[in-house]
Amino acid sequence: MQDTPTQVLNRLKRDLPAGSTHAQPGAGLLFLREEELRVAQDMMFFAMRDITAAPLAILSEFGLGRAHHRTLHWIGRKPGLTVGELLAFLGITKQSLTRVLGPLIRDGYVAQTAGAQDRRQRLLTLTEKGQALERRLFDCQRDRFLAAYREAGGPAVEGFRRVLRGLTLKQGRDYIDSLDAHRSRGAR
Amino acid sequence: MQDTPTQVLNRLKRDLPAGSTHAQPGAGLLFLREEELRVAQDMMFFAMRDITAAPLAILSEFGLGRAHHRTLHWIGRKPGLTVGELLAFLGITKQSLTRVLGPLIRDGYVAQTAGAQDRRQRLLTLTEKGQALERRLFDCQRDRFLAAYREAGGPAVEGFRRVLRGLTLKQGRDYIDSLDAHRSRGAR
DNA sequence: CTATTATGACAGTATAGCTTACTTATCTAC
DNA sequence: GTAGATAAGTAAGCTATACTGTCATAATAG
Repeated sequence: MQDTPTQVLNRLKRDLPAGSTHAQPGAGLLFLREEELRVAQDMMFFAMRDITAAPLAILSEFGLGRAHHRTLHWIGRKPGLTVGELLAFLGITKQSLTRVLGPLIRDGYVAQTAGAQDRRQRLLTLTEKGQALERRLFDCQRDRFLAAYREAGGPAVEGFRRVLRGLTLKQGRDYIDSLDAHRSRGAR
Repeated sequence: MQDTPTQVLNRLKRDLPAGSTHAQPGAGLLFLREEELRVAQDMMFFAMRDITAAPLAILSEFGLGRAHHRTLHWIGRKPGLTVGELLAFLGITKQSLTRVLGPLIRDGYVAQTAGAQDRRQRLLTLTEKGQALERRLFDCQRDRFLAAYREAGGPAVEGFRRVLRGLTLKQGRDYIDSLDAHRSRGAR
C-alpha cells in the first residue's frame, strides 16, 4: 500500500507538537494560539480521566458506577432537591435517572420524602449510609484537589476557577455564581 | 412516613451551599476549605458536560459518538502514533478501541500504515476526510475555550493550566511537560 | 372539571466499556 | 534459523449508561 503525501508528512511530524511545525513567519501567532487551545483540551481530558478513577474503583465494590457517583454528589450538594432539579444538573433523561436512582434508594443510600408545598415532588436526601459513602468518595478527590491547589498556589486556583466558569453554559454559571454570592456574603 | 432528623435538617439547608451552614466559630476555616474543593468538582463536572455537548451533536450526524471524538482528537494530536500508544492515552482496552477504530477506518477517517522500523506496528493518521471532521469538532470547542480564555485573562489561564496539571497523574503530566518544553525551546 | 406537572414504570435500542482467549505477523536473541 | 516475545487484530459474551417512546398516577392550577 503506497502512502499518501499526507501520511508521509504526518509521519515526519510524529512526536512534535503541532505548534512547532510551522515554518512560515507570519503564521506563528495564530498557530500558537490554536496549539494552546488544543493543549487545554488535552489537559481537561487527562484531569477528568485521572480524577474519576479512584472513586470509580470504590464504587465498583458496591456494584455502582460513575452515574451513581454523580447522583450521590449532587444529592449531597443540594440535600432535598427534587428529581426534576437533579435531572437538570445531570443533563440526562428521567428514564436514565430512574435506573440509577432506583438501586441507590433500594440499597438505602438515598431517601425520598414528599415535598412540603408541592406533594407531587420527591425530595431527595442522602441517608446516613449514603453520606458515609459520599464522604468516602469525596475524600479520594479531596486529597488530589488539595495537592493540586497547594502546588499551584492561590492565584492559580482563582484563575482555574475563572476559566472553568467561562467554559460552562448559563445554567452552570448561575449555580456557580450563586455559591460565590453566598460565600462573599456569609464568610469573612 | 415520618422524616428522620437528618432529612428535616437537610430540608432546611436546601439551596444553601454547605459552606454557609456552619455556626461554630472554630470550624470556619476547615469548612470553607472543604466547600472550596467541592465547588471545584462541581465546576469540572459542568465544564466537561458543556464542552463535549456541541461536538457530540455533530458526531451523531455521522453515526459516531464520544469515543470516536477522543480517538480522532489523539490521532490528530500525534499523527503516526501506534495503536499501543493510543490505548495508553485513552486508558481503555484494545478490544474497546477496536470497535471504535474499526468504523473510523472503514469510513475513511483514519488510515493505517505499517511502521518503518517495526513493521508490526500500525501507525495511525487522519485522512483528509478525518482531518476535516476533526477540525469541525475542534472549531466548536475553540470558540468556547477562546471566549473563556479571553474573559478570564492571561494570568488566569496560566493558573488554570497549573491546577489541571496538578490534577493529572504521571503519564499525563509527562505529556504536558513535554509540550511545554517544546514550546519554550521552539517559539519566541 | 380540565389541563398541566412531577414522578414512576415498561419495553426496546445504542454506545462504550469490560474479560478471556486465540490468531497472525514480526521482531529479537540465541 | 529457530524460539520466544511483542504488536496488533478478532471473536464471544457481559455490563453500564445513556437514549426513545408510551403509559400510569397523583397532585396542582385554572
